Amino acid sequence: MNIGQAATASGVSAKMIRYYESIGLIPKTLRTEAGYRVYSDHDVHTLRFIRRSRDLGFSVEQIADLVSLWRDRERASKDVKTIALDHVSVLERKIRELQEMASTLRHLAENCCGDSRPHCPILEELASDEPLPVHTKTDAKFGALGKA
Amino acid sequence: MNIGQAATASGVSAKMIRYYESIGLIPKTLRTEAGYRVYSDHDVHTLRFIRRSRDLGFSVEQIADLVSLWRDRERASKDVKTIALDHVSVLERKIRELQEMASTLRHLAENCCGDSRPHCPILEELASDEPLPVHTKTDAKFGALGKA
DNA sequence: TGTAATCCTTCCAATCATGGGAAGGTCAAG
DNA sequence: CTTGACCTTCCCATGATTGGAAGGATTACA
Repeated sequence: MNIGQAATASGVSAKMIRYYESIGLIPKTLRTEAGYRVYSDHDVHTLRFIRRSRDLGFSVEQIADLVSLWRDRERASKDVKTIALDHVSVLERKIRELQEMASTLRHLAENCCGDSRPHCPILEELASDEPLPVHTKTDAKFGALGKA
Repeated sequence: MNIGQAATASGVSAKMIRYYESIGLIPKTLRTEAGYRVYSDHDVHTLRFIRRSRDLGFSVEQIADLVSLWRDRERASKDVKTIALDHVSVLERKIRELQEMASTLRHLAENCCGDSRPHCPILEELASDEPLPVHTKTDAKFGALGKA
């Protein structure tokens, strides 16, 4: 199987397959005499594992760990779970940040009549010296992303 | 005011101030004879506007639009509101994507006992050929993160 | 006055995962 | 034997930001 077929079968683009090989996430494949990379069904299976991990937002570094745990039949499921739950925490933090932004912006936009007149509370708020009003329901004290 | 003081006063790093100047987001400043950039309070005000916009997740491109609307006393508030609400949509889409990932992962992790034995549903699922089970629709919903 | 510390300048590089494209070699079908 | 679809490597771009090196300017202090 050439790289294009492996790409189609796995859902990982040929570009990314070469990239993953270059950074050592997947081993170097066999080559034909002409230098074409050759892939087996097993390789495609690994690529699909990688793609599914990416779909869940894991970084390439974490995927390297997951792949090595996957290959290790002596692994402790605890190690996998730790990686997964650490990632969930990261996702949840990002979600909270984005929710805070969206919520603040929605409230600013609500107070802007959005017509042809120039008066605009959104701009006023951006130009203000006061801290941005945060409108999350629960926890509002995570400070925006700036570093004070 | 030198760039370092402007950075401290605005919350935008000196590096980023130079970058914003290089891409044209802010105009080129006056320089001392030695070539040092000189900033006024007004410049700092603009930089703070930019930082607050960044804190809300606006891209530099959008910020350029916001700054130019801010400067334009003839603007229509509609134009500002459109930018803001478009951005809210983008934020909401990202939030949903991340929620889906987190939700799926939490469910996978729940079924992993996380001990020293090798059996692990997380890896099994990543290695499976079936579509990843998404848990947003059934039980997790969008509000599941509210408490987390 | 000397000197050391702290600023400032520009330029280059790296991040992270991905795509685009050029230049050139290979393969299969007509 | 040509054409078109594939493959190869290499370089570049993204977005926002940080890091650092090399070198000049300013400031502080003895």
